[in-house]
Amino acid sequence: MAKRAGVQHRQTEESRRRILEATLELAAERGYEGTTIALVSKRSGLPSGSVYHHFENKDNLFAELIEQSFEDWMRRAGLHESSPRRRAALADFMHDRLAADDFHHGFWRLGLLLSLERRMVDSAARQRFLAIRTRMLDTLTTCWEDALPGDVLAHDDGLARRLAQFTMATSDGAFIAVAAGDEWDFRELSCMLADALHQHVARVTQTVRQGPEPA
Amino acid sequence: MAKRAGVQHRQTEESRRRILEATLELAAERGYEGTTIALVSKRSGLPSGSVYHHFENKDNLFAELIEQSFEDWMRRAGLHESSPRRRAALADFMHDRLAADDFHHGFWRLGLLLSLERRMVDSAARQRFLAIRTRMLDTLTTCWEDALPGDVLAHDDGLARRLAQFTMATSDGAFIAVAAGDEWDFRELSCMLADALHQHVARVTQTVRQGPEPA
DNA sequence: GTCTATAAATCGATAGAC
DNA sequence: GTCTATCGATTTATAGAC
Repeated sequence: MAKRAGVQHRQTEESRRRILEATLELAAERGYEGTTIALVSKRSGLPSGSVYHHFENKDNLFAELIEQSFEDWMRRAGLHESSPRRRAALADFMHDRLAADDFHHGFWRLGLLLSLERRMVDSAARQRFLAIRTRMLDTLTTCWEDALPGDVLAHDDGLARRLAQFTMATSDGAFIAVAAGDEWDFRELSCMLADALHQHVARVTQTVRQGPEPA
Repeated sequence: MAKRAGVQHRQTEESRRRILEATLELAAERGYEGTTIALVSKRSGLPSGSVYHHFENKDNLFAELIEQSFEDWMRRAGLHESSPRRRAALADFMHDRLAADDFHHGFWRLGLLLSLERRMVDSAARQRFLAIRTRMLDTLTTCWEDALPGDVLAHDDGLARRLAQFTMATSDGAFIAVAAGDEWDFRELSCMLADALHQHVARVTQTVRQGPEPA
């Protein structure tokens, strides 16, 4: 609360940072349940009492971790939600999203774990992650809306969202494949996704403009 | 071991079944860590001592659960790995896989959880699931090999496997989307995947037969 | 095979000296 | 803010009566 002394304030920030860092490492390795306060205390070098001084409880610790990690990731990836019309090629988007180490080792794995566990429905950490996920889906939808021809959009206003859902699903699925130990050629598969969706959009566009093909 | 008495044998089978059933329900709700022996005991109606009589330990209980659930699911879905050339339309495959309730509530959620948690790498349950997953990937690859024209296969012998990886990734991603609470129109999205991959294959086929298009 | 009782370890969280 | 010590609940797993 009181930030009279700059030194104390800096120490607080540093302690918080160390705790969050330790929690992120452990959570990526062991999930929510597997990350105990005792382990966080051990890895961060601070006693468990300090953890509860900086964070209300375990759930709150994870919620703040997800928020912080997301902002860090956005910053490091050079992404800003307000950045105008960032429309990288889809293959590049997928490749970046899948191949980046700091993404793999970061909070997304934890988020997927929280998403899958029904018992966590009331958890603040899970809700925080789902909110972030929704924002990313909206951003992806906007990307697709920019990419689609106007007449196609007008003909089927749900298409952009479905393409966005599809892109995210494939990305999440690829993440799981890596976690499961499958061997993936990211570049090859990113290109395949990009081409498949491109061809699909081309066919839909053709259908809209020429009317349905004669069966 | 001894199966002298049919009654005792039947009682053993029944107890095992009840324990596995209770574990599956709990695991789908609460994941691996969240499913405690005490809860299994409570829901199955048998004391915890019985659980340890029928199963060596918690990990072993989960490993047998995954094996059993997979066989049940295969049976109920009418699938047999030996069934000759089962080549349903891809859209149907995706739709069946995604929309079936007994699949959602079954062991796949647990398997994905086990896949994502690195701490479980040495777990027998996780390894059992990954083995099943590999078999499904092989089956999917065979499906694609049957579906692809011979000359395309000869030109790129990795294509069928990549298409299989892609199909499974999208399926897993869709599973996560449902778990995350996204609203999905399965029929719509299954058709989109089917068409996108169909168009992709068509383009690859054309390229193989005509040589690369003039840039 | 079923069930009670409990061991041994660990969990999240708190109190209070410093 | 840091840290020790610990509470009460819960965990996996076992011992042994029935």
